[in-house]
Amino acid sequence: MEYNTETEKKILAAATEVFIQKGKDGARMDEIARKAGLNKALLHYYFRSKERLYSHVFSSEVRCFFHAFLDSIPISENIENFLHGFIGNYIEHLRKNPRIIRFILWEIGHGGQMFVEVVSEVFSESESKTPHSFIKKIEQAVQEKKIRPLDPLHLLLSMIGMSIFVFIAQPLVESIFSGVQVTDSAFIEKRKDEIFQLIWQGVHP
Amino acid sequence: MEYNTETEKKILAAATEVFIQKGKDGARMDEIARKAGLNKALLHYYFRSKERLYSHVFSSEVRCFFHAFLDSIPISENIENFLHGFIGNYIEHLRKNPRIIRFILWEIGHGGQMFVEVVSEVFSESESKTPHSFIKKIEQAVQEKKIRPLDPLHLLLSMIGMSIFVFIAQPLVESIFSGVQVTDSAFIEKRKDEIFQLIWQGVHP
DNA sequence: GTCTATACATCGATAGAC
DNA sequence: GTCTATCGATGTATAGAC
Repeated sequence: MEYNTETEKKILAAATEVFIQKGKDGARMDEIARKAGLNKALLHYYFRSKERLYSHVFSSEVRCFFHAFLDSIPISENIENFLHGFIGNYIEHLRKNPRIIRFILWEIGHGGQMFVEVVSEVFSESESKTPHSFIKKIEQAVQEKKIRPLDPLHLLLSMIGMSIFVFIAQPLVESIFSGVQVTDSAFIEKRKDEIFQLIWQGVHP
Repeated sequence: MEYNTETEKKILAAATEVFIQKGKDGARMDEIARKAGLNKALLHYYFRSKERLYSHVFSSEVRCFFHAFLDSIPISENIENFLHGFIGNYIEHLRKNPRIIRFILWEIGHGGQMFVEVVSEVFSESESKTPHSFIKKIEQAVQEKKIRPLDPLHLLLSMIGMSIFVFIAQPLVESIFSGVQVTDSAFIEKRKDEIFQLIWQGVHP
């Protein structure tokens, strides 16, 4: 597509940091330029406007995150392994990429159109791993009586919600339950276990 | 504390609307003044600064929401009724107050210190209904073998995560699963049922 | 208390030299 | 491609009349 010059990379790295920290409105082109060791004029030379720079940064961050997550899901015929792998990998990815959470929350807090567009794009690029394919897998398990009758969409929503919540509410959780460190390995492993146990017993036929 | 004049109410109403729609940075004092049928100078006369006006609006919105939610939780000795009531009331409150979600997401996306402060305050004002009291209730049910051994904190986090997720991800969910309307009564009732069934079977001894 | 007018700062974007 | 300097627009906050 386009050749990534050294300068462009510097701008994107600085912009990513500032946009995540301050949001689109709170971010200042001056600060991005300073952090990149350059000047404002160059940002506009490379990206025309603040809006375009933001779109570029947000899209690539979200795309990268979702692609890596989808790639990490094990393709298993066994429904127990699939559910276990889905939860474990999702939480692991969130733990490793805490900044993407803030980014997405910021965007959703401002309408979230761009987020929806990017995610839809990512899913349309994948054939075997889409929300609909997950639902089909669960549906099949129901038909084969591997799990009890339930609505696959709601199970999927529940799994995602349980997994992502502690990362969204991290500051609140750590403040109210003093001693809890959401990103600690011990807590993360415990969280994976507790979620899977609840789910697996909850879907038992 | 302070007498709420008609003008002050008008300012707060307009500010609430604009802050929720645009966020703290995106909001303009001009727009708030116009929407209130007043002028910028008056906003500063009543609230000194944009920052203070925002704090006032955010705090009162969040306090109101959480107080109403806590009051709605049934005090039941029966653990099944308690879990069922908690989930049902939480979802119901989220459905009725969609704007608070955006507000909180916006704030968390910007660090969330203020959110943490306000919520901690609300809980400290309540005696019988705090996260710790919920955990104790679950702990007791475990000891009485009403439910299987599990970590009460994680169960609480799971219940909240499952309940709130569809509201957080509403635009994404409705876009990916065309036909789904998160705030539709039918979907909401189905969601309550599916969550409770999963939880209740999942915690069975 | 409420208004108009304006000070003062800041930001995004651009012009123009090198 | 990269810089300095600056424009034009907009925003918060205030001064001062009524």
